[in-house]
Amino acid sequence: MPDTDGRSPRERYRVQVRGEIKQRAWEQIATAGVSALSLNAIAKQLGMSGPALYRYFANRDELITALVRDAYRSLADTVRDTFDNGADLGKLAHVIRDWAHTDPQRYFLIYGTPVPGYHAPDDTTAISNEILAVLVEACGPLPDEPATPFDDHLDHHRAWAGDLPTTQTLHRVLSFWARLHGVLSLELAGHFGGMQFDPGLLIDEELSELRAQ
Amino acid sequence: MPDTDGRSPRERYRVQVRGEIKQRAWEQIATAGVSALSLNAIAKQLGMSGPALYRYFANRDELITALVRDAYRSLADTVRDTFDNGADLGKLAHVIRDWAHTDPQRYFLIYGTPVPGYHAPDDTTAISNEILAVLVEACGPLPDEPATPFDDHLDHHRAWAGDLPTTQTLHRVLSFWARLHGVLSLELAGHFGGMQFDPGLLIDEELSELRAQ
DNA sequence: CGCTGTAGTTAGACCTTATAACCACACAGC
DNA sequence: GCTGTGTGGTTATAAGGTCTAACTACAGCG
Repeated sequence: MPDTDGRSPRERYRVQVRGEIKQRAWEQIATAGVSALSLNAIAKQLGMSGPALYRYFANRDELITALVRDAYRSLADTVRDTFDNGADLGKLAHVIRDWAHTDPQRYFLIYGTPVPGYHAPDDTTAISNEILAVLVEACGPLPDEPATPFDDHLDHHRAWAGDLPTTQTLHRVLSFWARLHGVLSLELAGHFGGMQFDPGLLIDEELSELRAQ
Repeated sequence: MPDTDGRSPRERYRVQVRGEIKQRAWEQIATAGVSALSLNAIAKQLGMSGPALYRYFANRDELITALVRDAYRSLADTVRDTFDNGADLGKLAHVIRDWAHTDPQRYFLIYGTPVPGYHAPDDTTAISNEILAVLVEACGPLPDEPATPFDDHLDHHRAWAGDLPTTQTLHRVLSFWARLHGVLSLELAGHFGGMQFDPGLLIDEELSELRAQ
């Protein structure tokens, strides 16, 4: 996955090993969650002894940050590609849901419980904005005038969004994001356990009410 | 908070110390998250040496489970009391939001990233159902006929809900829960960081669209 | 071909959870 | 009121975690 065409052989090897480390890390996270991620165990799985791994990642946090970055990148690429193939918001929601289902802990690494005091590096928030930008595009054009009380409020607090999307568009993107995340995270966390309905259909309905607004 | 009127003095002392342990645990969780919770540190804060704490909680998981139970209990009582004082769904949403804001990590202990393989004990899921039951009451009466595609689906998968609430009511509770959790968890996790709007107003609008449905 | 820096090693400090073995005293029952 | 038991506390210890330090050996560059 990472570009393995580094200039020097050393560089290439380095990228290769970093990739293998992240691979094992993902396996651990998928089966036991990020809190159970053990650098020691990863090193031994790769046939090297504990501290050798610190040549590749300065510490546990740096490894996790790299994983967060890759997760964001993967989701952003998935969303971008899907939209470029002509998908609308409804299709995007299901692609995001499928992406989350392939590795729920990867989804929660991005959208789950935050670590107090941890500040995400700028490049990951930039990728997050990429995703939002695609959603804005996918919303298509909406009228320019605020139409609801929250539209009015948002119209006065939209410096973060630039001038291009209309306030109604921003509102719709926020609702889309929140409703999808609401159902999806409850579903993945098992809070619908025992209830036999299909969360995918609930998402459809939540979003259809969005579009019919 | 816990009933300190145990029969024997030993019993009372035990409840007292367990309470102090949980108190310190909450402080640690609030400032550093549940993954940083250290039984050793708690014991030393209470002036006793490490393993003494295992007289009160068999292991780390049991302490965390007790905290989860208390969190559920606190939220359920809050919701119940608020509703009994005449609140509607909109008011309930803001009370839940306020409850979450007083200790975001307590909210995430319930609704945040799940630990793979961890199965919540029955009594906590029972408390969770208490909360849903209040929400069903707060929804008030709704027509008996399914009105949307998801209503139809839900109508065939509602064995978990018993006979009393109508399918439309269940649908509305699920939407309320998902929309509130969607905005609230994104807000608490800092995903609206940089955006200057008031998430409380977004919740209002999400729920007003719900009621106008 | 030789120098340099990188990747690996082991040793160890310091933390964690958790168990085992032991001590002392508070309480319950007589 | 005395005594036996169990509870709450201790220290020691195992096993495992992160991470640093010191050292070795070799790959690749000039």
